[in-house]
Amino acid sequence: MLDPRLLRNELESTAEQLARRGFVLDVARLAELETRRKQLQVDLQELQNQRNSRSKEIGKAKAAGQDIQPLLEEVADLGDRLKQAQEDLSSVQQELSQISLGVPNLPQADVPQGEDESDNREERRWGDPPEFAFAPKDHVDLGSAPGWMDFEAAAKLTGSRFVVLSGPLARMHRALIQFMLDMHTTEHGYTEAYVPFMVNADSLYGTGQLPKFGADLFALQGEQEYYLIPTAEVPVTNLVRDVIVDDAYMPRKWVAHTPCFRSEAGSYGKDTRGMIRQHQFEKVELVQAVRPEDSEQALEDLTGHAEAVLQRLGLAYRVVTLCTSDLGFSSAKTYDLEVWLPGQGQYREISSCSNFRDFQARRLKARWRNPQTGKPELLHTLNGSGLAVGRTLVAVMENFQQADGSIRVPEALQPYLGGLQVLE
RNA sequence: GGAGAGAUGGCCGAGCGGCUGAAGGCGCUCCCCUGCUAAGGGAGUAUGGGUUAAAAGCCCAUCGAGGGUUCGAAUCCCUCUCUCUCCGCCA
Repeated sequence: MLDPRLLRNELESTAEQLARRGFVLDVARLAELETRRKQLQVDLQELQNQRNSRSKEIGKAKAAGQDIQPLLEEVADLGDRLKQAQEDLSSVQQELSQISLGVPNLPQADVPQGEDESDNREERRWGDPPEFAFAPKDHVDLGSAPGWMDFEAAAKLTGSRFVVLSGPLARMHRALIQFMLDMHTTEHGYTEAYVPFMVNADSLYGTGQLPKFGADLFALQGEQEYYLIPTAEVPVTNLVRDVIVDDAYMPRKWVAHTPCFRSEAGSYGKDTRGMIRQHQFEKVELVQAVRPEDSEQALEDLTGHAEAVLQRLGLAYRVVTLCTSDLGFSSAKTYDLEVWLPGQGQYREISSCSNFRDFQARRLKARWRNPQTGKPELLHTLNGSGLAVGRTLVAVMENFQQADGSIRVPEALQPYLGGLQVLE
């Protein structure tokens, strides 16, 4: 959510910034609602003030043993007027909040203007895509041949866009998770968190998945309105919801491994083959809550932490800054890490690192106490995948494949596989 | 799943229809006193919002959440959520 003051006092310039990402703000409607809100709120508060002071008079008169009947008559219609004023105000407020919940974050000034992903700006590349003396296979062929990757079985158990891994591949998948968690906790200063994989609607509003993107979520049937998490960002970032963090505890840095569940309605037909786009996948997620003045640097650091995983594994990748139209709803700036996939002959997203500035924090009421002022202020939140485990597995398979279909184990990963050097 | 108890400010804890945004204590901050430490005295110490160019001031809201009764609700009624205790069941 944007600062309501922006929508009150700097409506025009806010609309211009939103237009950069292709969002049309209904300026006239907002201005009108805002004017009404102001008047209704003043009126209501005036009535409440009257009620309070009158009630106190009645209390005093009664205590003094006076006849309160005349006083009661004076306030007879106050209740009705109050009720009416409350209804008027709350209907305007409801409409205002509905609008503002649907307004995306302002893109940071250094985010490139663009129409689609082709306008994303490449920042840097690391590593060279491997050269093969044979035609490299994709992960589906590599995994299916020895029977380690079974999409048919998953389709039987559940449906399309799921996978069953077995044997050494399942083990490597698990090893990747351990490897990433260890790196981030011991080398990058994150605190490991284990969190619920189901969350309530409040949490999804807090991080911005609701109300706009409910179609992408799996909602549970049952008495409780629970949802499967689409990313660990939701439970972990919500740790600071309704919290005022003491300065001594800033910044907060968490890493969490969770499964992620996405219904991805509307994206059918895209990446139907293989493990790239699944309804269920594992992710090791980095989340930070930082002082506002630190968030831009924190995004660079966090992105570097995700990059470090790829570097340690020896996977070639590039970093792109998402252009204005590719930016996620809540994000002010996002770097995507794209890993080289020989099976596809292109770079594919494996991590997305975003600075949300105070956008999520405002919804979350996530604050810190600024020692300069002694007052609570909204903090800034960030997150990034460090990394998407399924896609990392795919990348390792395709980049480390050998002519006979076996897969070398990256050196950094070998300790996590009991010293195993090749999957065969 | 069954039975009961509870939810108040940073914490503990009163209040059970009217000058209570909330006694008292602890903690914290500042000041005074005291030749160390300790003790003592005083003041302050929630959050959001409105009004304002801003501040001060004034006003409104908030005692788990939402609704209701009332001129007036932390206090009464209803619904929900969460916590604790006992029993059952279990990983």
